[in-house]
Amino acid sequence: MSAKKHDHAAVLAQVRAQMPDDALLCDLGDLFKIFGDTTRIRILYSLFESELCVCAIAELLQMEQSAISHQLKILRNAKLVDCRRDGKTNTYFLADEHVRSIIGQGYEHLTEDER
Amino acid sequence: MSAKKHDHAAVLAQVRAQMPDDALLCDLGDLFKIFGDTTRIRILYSLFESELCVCAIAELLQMEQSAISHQLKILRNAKLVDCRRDGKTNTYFLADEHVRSIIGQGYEHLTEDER
DNA sequence: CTATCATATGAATATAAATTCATATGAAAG
DNA sequence: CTTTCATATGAATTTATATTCATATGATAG
Repeated sequence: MSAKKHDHAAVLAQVRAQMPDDALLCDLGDLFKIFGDTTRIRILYSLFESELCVCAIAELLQMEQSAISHQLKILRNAKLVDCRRDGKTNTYFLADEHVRSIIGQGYEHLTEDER
Repeated sequence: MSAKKHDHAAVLAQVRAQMPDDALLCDLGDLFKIFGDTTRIRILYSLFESELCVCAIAELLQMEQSAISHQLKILRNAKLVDCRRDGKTNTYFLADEHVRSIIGQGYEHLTEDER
């Protein structure tokens, strides 16, 4: 006389209790989505070494300036990079040390599993 | 008599020297792409607390079993989760402690910036 | 002011990725 | 073996996202 199908009420209650609310989970997804693109990863990695202007990044990545600008905007909105006007050029730099640690953790996951 | 436009040869050489190769950057992007989806983030968070079978996850997230299975496959391919047969059910669990740390870093970035 | 360099941005297009639907597989029970 | 529960999967559809193209803005030099 137990449950008809498969019952998980007990575990689910426990799991629900510690789940962050949907808004936060959504924000987390949105944040990682930003790291989930090769172009943006390459931009961020470039800025690990030095601050750079837009055309330098475009030259480095061999991509159109427009494409880079679009991606930089996304990175700026997420507060992962910031920029400063230097005359005609716009110099971009990392805005948050978490960028390094997040990418670092991803790097570890990849390299440790390549055994 | 300097360069015609804007010259960044020096910095770019330095930046190029420490850039990982494209394959790794691509893999990094692919890895973070997996975290960049609310459904997958919610699945991973659920598994923080307890291992769960597919139908439990579907019930928890109020989504179709099929959608969950598709996402679990992606998580499995990335070696972020693993599973074990328990009779008719399939029990999923976290396969890698990096999952916690990667999500944790993202969480910190979000909450510290909400000042 | 006008021309030029550096960057940003809107619209259009191309591409990818999530969800659904229908159905297949697989295990256990009767 | 047949039915049922649990899960997986392929195809189709929808939705999101990256890049390109054309153009606008903004600053400096002449």
